[in-house]
Amino acid sequence: MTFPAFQQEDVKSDIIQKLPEQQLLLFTTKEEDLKTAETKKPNRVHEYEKENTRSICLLEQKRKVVSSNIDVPPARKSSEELDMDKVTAAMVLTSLSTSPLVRSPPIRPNESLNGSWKEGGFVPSSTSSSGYWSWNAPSDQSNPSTPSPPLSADSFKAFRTPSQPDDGIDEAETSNLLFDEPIPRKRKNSMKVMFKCLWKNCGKVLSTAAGIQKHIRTIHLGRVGESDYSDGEEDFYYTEIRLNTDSVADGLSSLSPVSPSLASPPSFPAQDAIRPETSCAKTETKLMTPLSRSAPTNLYLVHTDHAYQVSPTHNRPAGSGEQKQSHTVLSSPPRVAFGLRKPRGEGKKCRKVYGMENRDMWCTACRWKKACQRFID
DNA sequence: ATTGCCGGGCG
DNA sequence: CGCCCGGCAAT
Repeated sequence: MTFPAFQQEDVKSDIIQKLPEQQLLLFTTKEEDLKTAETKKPNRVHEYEKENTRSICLLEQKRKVVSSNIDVPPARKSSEELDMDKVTAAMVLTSLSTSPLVRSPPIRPNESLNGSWKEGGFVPSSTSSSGYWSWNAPSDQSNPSTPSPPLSADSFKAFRTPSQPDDGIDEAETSNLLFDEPIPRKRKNSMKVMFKCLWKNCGKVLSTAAGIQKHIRTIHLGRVGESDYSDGEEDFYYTEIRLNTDSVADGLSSLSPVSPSLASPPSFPAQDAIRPETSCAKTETKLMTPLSRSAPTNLYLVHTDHAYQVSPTHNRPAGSGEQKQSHTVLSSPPRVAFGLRKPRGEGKKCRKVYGMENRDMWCTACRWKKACQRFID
C-alpha cells in the first residue's frame, strides 16, 4: 500500500476544487490532527475518500489560519511505511462566514466506510489540548524534495476560535509544539523573525507581529479609527519570515515588494517567477496532471488567494492611476506597446468569488462593472 | 456561455 | 459626482 505522490496531489487538488475559494487548507498525515480538527468543529467536517487516500475537510466559520501548512510526505519512504496502511490527510480550511458552499461532501459513491471511520475512529474528544496540530515531517532526509519551505512553515498561525481567541493554545506555544520534531532549528545565532505583508504589491516587512497587524489594519483594511482593535483578520494577510541578519540584502531582495501571490504578469508566460524555495514541496512529480498542478499553488498561496481585500477606494482610482506625476515627455508607458485593452486580469474578481447572488458583497467597482478594486491584478 | 470592464448614459 | 448597463473582448 504505497501512495504515489502524484496520487495524493491529485486528491488534494480534487478537494481544493470542490471547496470554496476562500480557503485555507492544510495537510497532515496524523490522525490526531484529524481528531483535533474534528474536535474543533465536529459538525463541519467533511470526509473525502479516494482510493486509499482519505482526507478530511474541515470548515471553519471565519477566515483564519488554523494551522501550519503541511505537505504530504513523499510517497516512498523506507519500508516503515507499512504500518501506515492508510494515509490520512486532513485539510482544514476556512471560509467566509456563509460558506456551506461545500454542499455535498465530496465523497466517492462506492465507499462504505466513510461513516464508520468517522464515528469509530474519531470520537470527538473534548480535550482540545490532547492534540495539537503538529508538523509531521518525514523522518528520513533521503528525499531531496522535502516539503516545508519557509513559506509553508511560516504561514502558520495558531488556531483560534472566532469568538474565543484563546482555546488553550496560544501562538507562541503552538508554534513550538508545531514542530514536534526536536527543532534543530536553533539556527546559529543570527536568525531574525520578521513579518511580511502579503497584500498584493505591498510586501512590507516589519519586525513585530503587532506592527504588521497594525499596518495591515490601517493601510489595507482601512480601519483607521479602531487601529488597536483586532479581530484577527490581519492574520490573514501577513506571514512570518526568518532571515539571516548577515544576509539581509539577500533576504530582502528575495521578498521583493512584488506580489507574493501567483499574480504573474500576464504578458510573461513564464510562471516560474515563483522562486523554487517557495514552490518547493513539489514532490518529485513530473507527471502532475493539470488538475493536480493547481494544488500546490492553492496550498501555498491561499494566504493571498482568499485575501479579500477591502482596499479603500482612494488607493487606486482604477485604470492606470499608478504614476500620476510621470513627466510628460518620454512617458511611453512601459506597458506592452499596443495593448489597447488591458490584458484582462487573471484571478478571480468579486463576481466570481462572491457570485451573482451576493452582489452586495462585491466591491463597488465591480458592482458598477468597472475594474475590480478589491482583487487587483 | 461566462466574465471583466470600457465607454457612455442618466440623475 | 454616484450609479447603472450595453456591449465587446478574453476566456
